[in-house]
Amino acid sequence: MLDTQKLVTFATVVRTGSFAAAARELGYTQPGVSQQMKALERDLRATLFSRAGRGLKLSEEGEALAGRVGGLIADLRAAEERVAAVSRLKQGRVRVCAFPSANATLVPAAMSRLRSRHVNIEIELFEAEPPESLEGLERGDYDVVVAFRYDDQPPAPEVGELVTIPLLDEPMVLMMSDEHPLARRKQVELAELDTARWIAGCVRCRQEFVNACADAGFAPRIDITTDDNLAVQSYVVAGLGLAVMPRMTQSFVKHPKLRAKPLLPERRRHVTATILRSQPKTGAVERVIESLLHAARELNSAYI
Amino acid sequence: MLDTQKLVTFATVVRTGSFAAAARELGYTQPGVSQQMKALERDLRATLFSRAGRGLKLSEEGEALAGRVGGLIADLRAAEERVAAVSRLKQGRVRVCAFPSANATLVPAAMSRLRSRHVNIEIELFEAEPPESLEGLERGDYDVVVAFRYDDQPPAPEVGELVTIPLLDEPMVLMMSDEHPLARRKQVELAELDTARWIAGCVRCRQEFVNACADAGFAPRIDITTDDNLAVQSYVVAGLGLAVMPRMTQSFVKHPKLRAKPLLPERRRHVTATILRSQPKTGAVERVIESLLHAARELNSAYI
DNA sequence: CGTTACACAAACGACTGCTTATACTTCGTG
DNA sequence: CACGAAGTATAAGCAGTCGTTTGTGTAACG
Repeated sequence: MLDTQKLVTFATVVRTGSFAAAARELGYTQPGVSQQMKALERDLRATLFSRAGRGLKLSEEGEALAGRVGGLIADLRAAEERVAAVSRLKQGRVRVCAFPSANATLVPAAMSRLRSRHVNIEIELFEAEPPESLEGLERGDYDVVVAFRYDDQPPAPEVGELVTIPLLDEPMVLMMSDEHPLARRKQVELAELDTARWIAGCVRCRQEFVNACADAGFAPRIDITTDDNLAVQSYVVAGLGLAVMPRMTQSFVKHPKLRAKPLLPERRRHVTATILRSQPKTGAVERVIESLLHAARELNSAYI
Repeated sequence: MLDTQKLVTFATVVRTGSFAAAARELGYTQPGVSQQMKALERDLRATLFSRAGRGLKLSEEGEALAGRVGGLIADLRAAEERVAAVSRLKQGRVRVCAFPSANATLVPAAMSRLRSRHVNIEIELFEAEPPESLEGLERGDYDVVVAFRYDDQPPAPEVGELVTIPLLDEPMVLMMSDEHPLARRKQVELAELDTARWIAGCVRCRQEFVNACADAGFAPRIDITTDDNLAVQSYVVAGLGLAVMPRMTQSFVKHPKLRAKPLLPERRRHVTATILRSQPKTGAVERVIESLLHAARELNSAYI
């Protein structure tokens, strides 16, 4: 049966293109690699290389194996990583990844609640936005991911390994300076603002905003794009433009001269917690989820 | 890094439930297995089992690994098998799997043509029907699969590894004894036969037939089901019922008292050759496909 | 309370697998 | 064209791995 050591060596040989280079990289000597590859060929009863004096070429069998070996090694590493993750979780160490504004509001609230009742749970915090954060979850980099999706994105992939738990739905709000002509209006339709200038947030938020404007029948003039929420508010207050942001972004920092109005037509951002289906029943993850749900309920009620 | 030998041993321990049983099955002694598992735990820095005197239980880490180890081993074996398949193909040995009636008509014609011009190609023939045959292709059991699908099945999965090459479309025919009241009619609508008694073929053919009747507005009374085409004809000639079969089935054996009429509304069976996308360019497979295409053309023209 | 079945520990031996040393081939270059 | 550089193959030596043997500890069962 194919053994992993030889597979790793083979992959390195394929990548570097020579036994000697692979040996240098792996910390073997050249004859060691040569013998390993010979043994691999003996195991498989196939010639993998055609030795052409200096430099070597993969045979067709070699190509066939080379095409798979990457995936095989990745799967082995992933299995190792899963076991390590379970060990961590059993020790009460949970890796949580959230997007920036959740890391400023929802997650700290949940963590403080968690800390007050489960002293034996240790949290490692990471910051990333979907879909990178969800890829990290599948790769085994995180145990819990706090992500979001907008109305017009597929409701819940729910495909494969991921389990999605809804945390809260927050409305998008229209932000403007208190000196803006529309600052006293109670309701503003997005379509009224087709000639306005805009400040946009992170890449996905910007895309969502462009979609909303398209639905309202215009293409927005976006002058400034930044993923710094404080900066967005500063620009808006300075009168450089309007912004459409999730409501949560003003719960942790709100400029005194900022005015926020409900966006019409209404659009919502759905904040979710996502875990792997194969999550073991260690309790630590469940407690984190429970705390997130509780914090989300409090955030929701504070704003309704 | 996880090495395969220990993984196989681990999988066997998990399956059998004890070190000793795994040792017996693998041809080791019990302490050998015990040491391997200890080494595996050391590699992973995790305890995989909770030793409970006699008999042992998997820890959560053990469960996590157990859930993946099967797939890992299967992937390793599959990679081995791919390399072996390439070796076989380079020696000109092609494994062809077809469904029964193709094995009686299309495949022999193609093989005889192939034999006459490429003496260095050796064919191994297998018989299976889709979807089993296609699963065998993905598993690496075959190199070329001759399969079929009916009109109402998804046109071509074309997903993942499989590449589908159309060979021929054959119409379904209505078979009856020459003494049947409708034997002199030139055309018969399926809907006219809602009270007839029926002989059905293989499982998928039977399903296709039931679907056809459902489209025509009735549920057929099927008295006999057999995947033996000769038997179907015999029952039909004996007056025990009618049958709807692909036309090809009467090209290799046709009872003299059998009458076949075009089925109305027309339904067709699509015969295809399927190979793996990652097929190496050995030529042998290409020649087999080419022969199958040629034989299919001849069969088509002989019947139009 | 002994028997049985199993896991664990230690000692031993064989074999695997890496290293060093050396020879051979090819390619590039002065 | 000859020589050096770079690469692979082979041989020999040596060490560590791995499986067996042998013996001990422990939990379940009659």
